[in-house]
Amino acid sequence: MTELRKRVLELLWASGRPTGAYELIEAVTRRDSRPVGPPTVYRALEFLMTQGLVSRIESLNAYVPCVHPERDHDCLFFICSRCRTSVELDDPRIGGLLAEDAAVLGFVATRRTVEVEGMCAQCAEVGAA
Amino acid sequence: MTELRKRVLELLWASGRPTGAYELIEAVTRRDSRPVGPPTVYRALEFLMTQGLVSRIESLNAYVPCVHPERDHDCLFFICSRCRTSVELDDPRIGGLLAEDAAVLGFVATRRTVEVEGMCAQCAEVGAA
DNA sequence: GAAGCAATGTTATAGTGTTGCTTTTCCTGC
DNA sequence: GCAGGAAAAGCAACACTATAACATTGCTTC
Repeated sequence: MTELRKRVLELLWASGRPTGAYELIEAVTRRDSRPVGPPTVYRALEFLMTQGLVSRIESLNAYVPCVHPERDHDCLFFICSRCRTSVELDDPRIGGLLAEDAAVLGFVATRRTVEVEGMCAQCAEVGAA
Repeated sequence: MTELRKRVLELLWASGRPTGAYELIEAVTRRDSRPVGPPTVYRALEFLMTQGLVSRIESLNAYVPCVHPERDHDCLFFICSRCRTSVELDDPRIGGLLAEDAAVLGFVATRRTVEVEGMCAQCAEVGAA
């Protein structure tokens, strides 16, 4: 874990919501008071993802820190399209069903993406988007 | 359903695998022997998606025709990273679990993305990627 | 201190998607 | 037939996302 990687992870945690790569590039640039290029941040993100510290939300082209890095979690995300937050959930049953379906197809799974878009409880209370 | 939209859908079916928007732009351009811009194809895709005739595969930035347009299906995809094909499956149990989890969170879901990457049966037989 | 290696820096470019506005098409009612 | 209007498509420019290719740094090992 290098300085740069730590910084990217910290900024992700500080953001509190799924954050785009270019937003991170700006944030790192500001914080370090020197320009960082896209490959620098993308490489840090890639590393953090291989370590299970960060997940990519495909439907947003954005990145979030993982809540339970220790566990081999299922990366199940609920994404609020109003307040732009996301909640990570760990429901092993989903993985089980997907494994079952994969087995029927003879499919060898290596990665799962499960994302649900909608409105979180708070936003749903306040009113429609 | 206009000519253009029909053409895009036909090309998607003809492709036989998840197809990128710019690939479709080229294909339409070739077939019609005149240049078509990105917005044209993106709008057609958007229409086809609202009609349930096409789904977007987020992890590939690609589009596929839906197998069961009539049903309000769950858009569960198994994507082979070797031969680049994808299989659409309809497993209502997944949607059920996701609805259950959403309910616990008070989350109002509007859209689901469930994608599994790996190797299809044929490719797994042949050997590692 | 030179070789080797992992990480990062730098520049340029590829790939994906959208905005804003104009033009065309097609339908509808007169 | 033909004005009016709405939906669709054309078009140019641009914004956002990601990677390729190559140079540099800094540390380790011999």
